[in-house]
Order: sequence, then C-alpha cells, then structure tokens
Amino acid sequence: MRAGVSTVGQDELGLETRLMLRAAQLYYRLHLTQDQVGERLGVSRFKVGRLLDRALRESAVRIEIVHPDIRLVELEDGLCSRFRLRSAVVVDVPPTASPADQEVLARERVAGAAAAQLTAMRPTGAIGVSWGRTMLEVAAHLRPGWTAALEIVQLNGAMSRSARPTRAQEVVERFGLTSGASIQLMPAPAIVGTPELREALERDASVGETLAAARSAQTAVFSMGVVGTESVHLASGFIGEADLAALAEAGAVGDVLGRFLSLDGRIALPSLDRRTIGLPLEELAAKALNVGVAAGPGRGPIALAALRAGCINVMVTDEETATWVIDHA
Amino acid sequence: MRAGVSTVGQDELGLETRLMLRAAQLYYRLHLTQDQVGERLGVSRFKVGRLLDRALRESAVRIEIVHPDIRLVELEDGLCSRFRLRSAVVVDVPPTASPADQEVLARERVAGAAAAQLTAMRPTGAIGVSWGRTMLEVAAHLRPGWTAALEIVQLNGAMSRSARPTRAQEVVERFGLTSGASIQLMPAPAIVGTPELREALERDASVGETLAAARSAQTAVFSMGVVGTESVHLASGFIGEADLAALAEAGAVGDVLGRFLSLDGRIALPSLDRRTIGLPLEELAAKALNVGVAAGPGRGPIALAALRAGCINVMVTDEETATWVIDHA
DNA sequence: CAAGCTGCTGCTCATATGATCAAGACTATG
DNA sequence: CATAGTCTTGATCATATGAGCAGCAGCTTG
Repeated sequence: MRAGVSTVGQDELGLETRLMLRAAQLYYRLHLTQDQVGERLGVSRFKVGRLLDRALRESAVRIEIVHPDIRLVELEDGLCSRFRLRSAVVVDVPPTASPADQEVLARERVAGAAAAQLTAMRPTGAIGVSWGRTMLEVAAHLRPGWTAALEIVQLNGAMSRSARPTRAQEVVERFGLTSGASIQLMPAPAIVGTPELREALERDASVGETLAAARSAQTAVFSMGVVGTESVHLASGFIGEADLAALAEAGAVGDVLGRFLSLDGRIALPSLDRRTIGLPLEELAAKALNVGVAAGPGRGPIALAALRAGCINVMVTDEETATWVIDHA
Repeated sequence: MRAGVSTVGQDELGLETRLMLRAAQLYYRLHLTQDQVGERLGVSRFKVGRLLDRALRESAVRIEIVHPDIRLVELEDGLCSRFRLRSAVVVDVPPTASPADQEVLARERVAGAAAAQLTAMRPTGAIGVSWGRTMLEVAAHLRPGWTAALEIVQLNGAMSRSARPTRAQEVVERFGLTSGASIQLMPAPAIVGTPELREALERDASVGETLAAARSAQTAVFSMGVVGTESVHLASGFIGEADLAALAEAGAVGDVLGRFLSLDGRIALPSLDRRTIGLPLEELAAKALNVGVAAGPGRGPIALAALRAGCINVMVTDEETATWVIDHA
C-alpha cells in the first residue's frame, strides 16, 4: 500500500474528511459498491466502510424519511413505546368542512383501520365486544371470514329503554355473522339505579353467564366514549343530568365499557361505577389482546386515561387523538 | 402465508405504503436488519427489501450528504465530468479582510493541495514545471521524498532582466531538491521580440535540449496567470503596455506557459505566441499527466480557457474559480 | 534509545443484501 | 367458466457488508 506517503501529513484541509465525503458521494449518490469506491479512491474497501461509518456517526450523511405519512408511523411508535402496547394504528383524517363531518369521517376511517387490524391479527377463541357508534362502524367494516373465533360476547350492559336505542345488538350480530361465531348478549342496562340491583343482576344467570364468558374471553374490542352532552350514555338514558354533573365534578373524561375514568386512569366516580354492569376494568386489563378504538375530536383525554388504566394493548385511533395523548403523557 | 386475508382489500389508507414506511422506519432509523424488520412486520425479508427499494425509488426516503464541504466534492465531480479530467481538487478558502489577503491565502491553500495531490500521484520519469507565484508556493509545500522522478525540467522561458526577477529557478530547484531529481532550466526569456529570435533560440542547444526534455516529459505541472496590470509577465518585463493592449483587444483572459488564451481556449494573439519560448500547448495537451493549478480571484476565465484547450487533466483550484468555471462552461 | 502504548491497517469469516427465477394468485376477457 | 396474461411472492445463489482480530507504525515516556 502506498498509503504510507500520506503520512507526511500535508493536510491542513482535512484530507481524511475529504476522502469521507468523496466516499459518501460515490456510495450513496452514485450507488457504487464499497469495493468500487475503494478502487476509485485508492483505498481498501475496509477503509471505505469505516469512512462511511464515520460519515453516518458524525451526521455528515443524513438518512431521513420524508413521506408525509411518516408522522403517523412515528405516532404509532410513540404510543407503543410509551404505553407498552403490542401495536398501534394511527390513521390520517383529511380535514372536512364542518366539525360534525370531521367526527363522522374520523369514525369511519378509524373503524376501517380497526377492522383491518382485527382481520390481520386473527383472534381466536372468544372475543368480547363493547358497543357504541364507533363499534357499530367497526362491525360494518368487517368482511366475512375475518376471524375463526368461536364466540362473540358482549362485554357490558347495553339494553336501552330510550327512544334512541343503542343498537348494541347489531354490533354483536355483525361480529358474529361475518365470522360464523355464536353470539352472547348481556341482557341488562349499562348502568342501573343502585349497586344492589347491579349485584342482583350479575348474580342472575341471564347476565351472569354472559359476564362469565366475557371474563374468560382472551380478546376484547372496545371503543371509548366522551363525557358530556353528546355522551351516548346520556342519549340512551343510562345516566341523567345529575350523574353528568357529578362526573364532571369528579373530573371524568370519558368511559370504557360504561365505566368513567378521570385523566389519571382511575375510576372517576366509584359510586357510579358500582351501579355499572359489565366486565370490570381490572379484568379487561388482564386479557391477552385488548383492542381499544378511539375516533374523533375530543377523544384525547379518555384515550390517555384508558391507556394509563392499562386496559389497552392494541390502540387504533386518529392522528389528532394520538398527538394529544403523546403531548400530554 | 396468511397474507391472503389481506386481499379482501380493506385498504383505503394505503396499507402497502404504511408497511413501506414502517419498514423504512425500522430499517433506517432503528437499524434493524431486513430479516428482523420482516419478522416484526410479519412479511418475508424479500418483501422488506422490495419495500425499501420502493421507498428509495419513490423518494420516501432521502439520503443526503449534509457536510458543509460536500459542495467542494460536487465541484470536483463537475469539473471531472465536464472536462474529462482524471481528477480535480477544489479547496475551500476562508474569507479574509482584504482582497489581497484573499489572493495570498487562496494561493497558499491551493498550492498546499496541489503539492499533496502531486505527492499522492507519485509521478515518475521526468516532470515539466512552469513558474510563477503559484508554482513557487507549490514548490514550497513539497516535502522531501514526494516523488521518485528522475528529472525536473522547466517548460517555458523565464529568465528576466527586470528588477523583479521571476524566481523561476527557485521553483525548479525546490522541485529537484525535494526529490533528488536532476534539474534542467530553460535559459531564455519567456517572450522575445521577434519570431525569428524565438526560432533561433529554440534551435540553439542551450534552449533546444531543454525544450526536447520538456517535450518528452510524461508529466507537467503548471499554473495559470491572469492578463492585466498585475500580470507577472508585465512585471517581469516580458511584455509591455502595447502587448497588453493588444492582448486585451484580442480577448485574452490569461496565460498558460506564457501563452495567452481567449475564453474559447484558443491562442488569443498568434503573433505574440510566435514570440513565446517554451512548450507549445498542443504538446502540453498530449502528456499523460497534466496538473493545472489556478488560485485566487479572477482566475475563472483562464481556468476555463485552459480546460477548453484540453491541456489539463488534473485540476487544482479554489472554490470561487471552480464555481465560475462550472457556471460558465 | 528502548519499550510500551495507541491507533490504524488489512485480513478472515459470518452475515446481510441483491439479482434472478419459477410458481402461484388475481384480473381481464372471450 | 375457462384461460391467458400480469403481478406478486418466496427460493436459490452470488455478492456486498460488517465484526472481530492480529500486525505494524508512530508516539510517548522512561
């Protein structure tokens, strides 16, 4: 090797750096092999490798992902690592004219992604599901044969006496019809008037057996609701204005399976929770696969609360919600 | 492969693109192997390779060299490809307070680079050299043992009668002393009064033998001079004000070996050229290795002219000159 | 000047990557 | 409903790259 001559060191100009840039140019821009670069530069391919290594370490060469959607992947990674999730899906929701449209579109997009994610995951055995507008949309996106699961079981009470029914049954039915699984409903309201009644109902075979099935299911799919005048629980008549005021007072930010949480991930109003029929959150959190779906403006707080409660290990949501969660975690 | 299920096509979101970004993220940011990426994403490593390929082709991933000196390498490449050079060296010259300082610093930097380049190239046999301020500086930067060449020969006339001598002998001597090569001077002025005298001198053994040696040398090292009041030929008394005016009239932009060129690379003033003693440019251009050195503000035009004349195959210059040449080529 | 030390070089070998190919899946069309 | 064509997929093999190591040069220090 004649490299020895360079040891005379006539190098005020950073000859080594020059060599590095030249190597980077030939390798990254012209796509030569390290061998070819070495030949052109008169150095061994090992040296070329080391030069490129240095270029990368010293950030003389920057590799960046410039696709506009990369931020979604970054949000997904952020959610996964911060909350130890198995996976996360964050979808882009194009802006719409009105906030109402935005909410509808977000729900539609997120639900589609949730359905795709569920399909890809191929859950088996029994699958517990909640209800609500988002879950209804998820159900609508499921395609026949999406899972080989044997049973679909409702995770919480849903039977409504109101003029605007919950359509909870449709959710379960659609999950079942598209998969050939049997279905099991929870024939009870989401929330009743007293803890004693809740206990009595849960002890009764009608509700109790479904609850037992919900308990033993290895998979759960559920959405998150907001607290406030647009709450589905209010519309369905499960809670009244007084409850709403108490929830607001207690700092509730939304609900999971009808159980309202405050931002720290704890039950906001234990007295109300004791009147709520369905799987308790600790038991939900214990499942192997927990797909939580949050779609639409204002879902950030309840999403964060649910994540903190540890009852989600697969998150599906929109960019706005994910951003809020990451920013406030 | 369960990939079949994805063919149901619940993909308004560009699922494939999402996968691509995820792969790019894991591969380029987290530095996993394609195998590992494939495992995490549930696809084969071949698919990962194809995804990354696509990401690169579609510019979803951009690899850029961000080091501040990369522009110098780009200029070098530009010079090499535009003028079919063997190599080019473009050096950075930090700004100074005054233009005069700038010229001195540029000469110093470029000369250092030229000396380093020469050293790295290890020319053998005979080496022809020109003279001038830049060449003197190059000579000063040579370190003992820089070449195993046998002879250093002066390429053009240099003997001056003026108060300010050319110091051309110092250039040759320094080249010789640092290498152990013998030296051969050209004992004649650069330019004489008549073509006849030039011919007579070149026929004489004193000049003729040196000229023959200059002709047979396989390597040449020379600098480029500007035309104008600061011309070294004027200062040395080789040309007078009248010649200068004629050169300006003829569109001369500078000289190589005392031969003045116009921007198109041709002899600007043939009548003057016939009075110039030394190697003709066609013979210079025929050599295997021609190191041309241009340093300092205002050298762009003569550098371009010399390149167009085809008498350079290794260019050493500063950023300003290189930029000018590229922009005007 | 000797001796130890540091840092750099190129080597060997394991691994990662890319090119090419054959088979299968889906589409479009008769 | 068949069938040809196109696209995608994973396998094989050659090549490119990276990890770890031993040798050597130059520097420092006694």
